[in-house]
Amino acid sequence: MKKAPIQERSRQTVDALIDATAKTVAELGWANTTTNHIAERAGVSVGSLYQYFENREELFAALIEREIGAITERLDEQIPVLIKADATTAIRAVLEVAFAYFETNEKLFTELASNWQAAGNIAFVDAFETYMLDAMRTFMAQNYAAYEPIDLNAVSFIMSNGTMFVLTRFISRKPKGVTKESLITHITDLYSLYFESKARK
Amino acid sequence: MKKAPIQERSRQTVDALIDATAKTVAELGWANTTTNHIAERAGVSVGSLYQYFENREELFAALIEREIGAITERLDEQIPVLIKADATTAIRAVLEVAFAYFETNEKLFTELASNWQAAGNIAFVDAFETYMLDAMRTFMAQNYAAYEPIDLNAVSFIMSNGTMFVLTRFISRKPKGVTKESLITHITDLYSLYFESKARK
Amino acid sequence: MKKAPIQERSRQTVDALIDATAKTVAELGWANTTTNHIAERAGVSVGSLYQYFENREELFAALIEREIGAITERLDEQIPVLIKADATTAIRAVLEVAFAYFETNEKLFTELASNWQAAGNIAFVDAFETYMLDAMRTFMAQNYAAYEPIDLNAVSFIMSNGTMFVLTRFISRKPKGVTKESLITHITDLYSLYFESKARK
Amino acid sequence: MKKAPIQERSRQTVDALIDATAKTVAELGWANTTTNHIAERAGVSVGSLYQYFENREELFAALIEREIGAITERLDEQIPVLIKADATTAIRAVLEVAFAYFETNEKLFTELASNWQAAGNIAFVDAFETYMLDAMRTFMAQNYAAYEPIDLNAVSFIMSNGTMFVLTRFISRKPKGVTKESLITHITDLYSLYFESKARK
DNA sequence: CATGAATGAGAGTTCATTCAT
DNA sequence: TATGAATGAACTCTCATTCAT
Repeated sequence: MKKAPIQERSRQTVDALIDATAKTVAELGWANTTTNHIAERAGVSVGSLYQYFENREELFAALIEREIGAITERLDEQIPVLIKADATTAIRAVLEVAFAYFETNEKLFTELASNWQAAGNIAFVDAFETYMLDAMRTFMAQNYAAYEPIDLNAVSFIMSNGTMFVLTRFISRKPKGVTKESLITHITDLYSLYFESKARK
Repeated sequence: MKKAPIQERSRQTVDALIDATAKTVAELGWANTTTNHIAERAGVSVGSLYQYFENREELFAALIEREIGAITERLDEQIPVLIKADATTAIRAVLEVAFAYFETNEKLFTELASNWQAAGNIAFVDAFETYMLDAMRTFMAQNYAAYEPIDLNAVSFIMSNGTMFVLTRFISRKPKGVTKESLITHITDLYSLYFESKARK
Repeated sequence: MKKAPIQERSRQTVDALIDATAKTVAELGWANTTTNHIAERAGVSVGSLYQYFENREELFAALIEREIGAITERLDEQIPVLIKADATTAIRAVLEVAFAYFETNEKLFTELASNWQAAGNIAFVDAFETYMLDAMRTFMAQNYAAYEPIDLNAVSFIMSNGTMFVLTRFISRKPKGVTKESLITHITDLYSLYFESKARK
Repeated sequence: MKKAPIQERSRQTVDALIDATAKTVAELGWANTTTNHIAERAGVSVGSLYQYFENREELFAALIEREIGAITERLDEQIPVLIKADATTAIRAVLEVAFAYFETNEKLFTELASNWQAAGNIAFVDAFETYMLDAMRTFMAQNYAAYEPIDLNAVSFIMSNGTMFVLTRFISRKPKGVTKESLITHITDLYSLYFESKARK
């Protein structure tokens, strides 16, 4: 961020801008979201926008940062439960949290996922991938006294990216013949069968 | 497309335009690809471009159509082999075909994947999903005399979308700690374990 | 220039744009001259402006090029006369040509002179300095069979730049107590005394 | 200036602002110098800047005032010497003082000269021209008991403006084939020959 | 059919200036 | 008096699209 907000008033402006960005992106898509649009919606002038964000892209990064923070928080809440659960329960729980969060703002997350590549150079995307990797590692250690040595880096990359895009794509496309319930069930099934088979006897 | 090219010369112009689009998209990304640029690169005037394409989006659709056609063709070539193979072999073969194709033009496919959602209303994307579903159905019928009744719609949706984004994301991000080989191996492992477990004894 | 005008229509547009630039610069000064302003005055769209000029600066360069071309042409007309004249006559003639030209558009030339430094990286400014140097060299060779070896590079630099700024400054400031006639007389006097004294006996 | 700084603290603020202006102008040019930038560099808020300066232009005027004051001071130091010297010595001395001063901050003076016209309505520029006129008048009176009645107004105007722009242009353009030493020598030569020839025997 | 000059709304961004705190 | 957040008009430049030639 260009300038760290010093006064309380600034903090509010920054929040209003990110809020406005989220709403406008959900409505029109990132490509059609203009800085004037955002500023107007936030109830501030464009000038203020540029006081806190170097450019349009930085707003997008800030929005992603906020959303990753929010979803990470929700996942964190589940940890005490998940740590003691079996794979099926744990995976389903994570999927449900993710699904529920995505459903709070389908349009927005569809857009975020679409621009995920573009946002690839944003540190927080990496942070999220690291977060998922750690979670998986912890889970494996807790639940399988011994397991076949698989490449957790790869598995985590496959599962977190794969799931994320499947979910957003499901939400945005609403494909005929596939229900939310069956989606969750089959992803859970797919992943838990994998983990179970890797557990050494 | 606005007007089906009947004459030979038209066919060439249209091809040149799609080629130019592919090259420019690979270089600059779809968002930075302008119609003037494409026309210039194709060696025709903008006016001509609009003779064959209603608007900018249609060019993108045509490009996706071409690429889906190409990858489908490559997959079709493998069918005689895959149909007789076990799950592991078949899945790995498909992954390798996909990977190889993506690698022919990393930049382009990264861009296409990024704009997959935007292209969602294009018939050919649906066509591809249907193609994958059919392939999977055929494979199951051929290989497992009996299998637990799973929802193939959902499984196909999960696997084709999940894989596709994992691959493009891998190619565009080149994440540390994950190699191409390990990616293929683990995806194959994940999916084939699933199919095997579903096969009734 | 960005794109060489191919059709006749383009040529007219480019001319209209440079004309409009000259008028606007004379009225408002270069700093206050906007591209939209120029385009409007030229009776074309801003888009057209940017079809022929990479950016705002290039328009300024084109204007300077045109004016240097024009004044050079006028000076060229005088050459047959000047070559045979004595120093006093020759210098006064050049000054009068320059003065007359500057007076055709006082405001414009004042502005051009003001931005002479900024325009310093424009090839045509150098070209003009070279032109003056050549003229002076030719004159010396023609008129003084022998003269003390002075550094014509330096003398030319001093006289052309000095004169130019004195003239434009006179025109723009109209200082009390100094008339145009006395200015011409004294510059002529200053320079011709110098040359005469350098002629070897 | 909006408000004459009475207290010591104010004086310091004003000085800091002018200093900051000088540095920023030297670095970026007057056109790219923003009030926010200046204030930040001066270590005060923009609000404070506007407490002491009505607007952006006034800052520029204040800077010119300061520099003219400084160079005038340096010239004043030379007067006892110059008054007794011959034309050649006196002129060379003045040129060397001017050159030396310009060289203390080439970028800044190049910028000041560029905006000299723009600053034309500033009283101090006139003051400087008057100063030069007086100096010349005094010198003539002291050195030439009798001299041809030339128009000192015009001559002074020609020499001070001409010299000033030649020097700044030399410093900013560093033209090939012209050295500082030859520049000083030839200007001295040009002017002193003139004065000598005007002295009545 | 092809051309390419022309369009112009609208994008991102800047910055002198104000004023509530 | 000092601060610095807020303003918003205005700027440069872009590009999908049209249409006279």
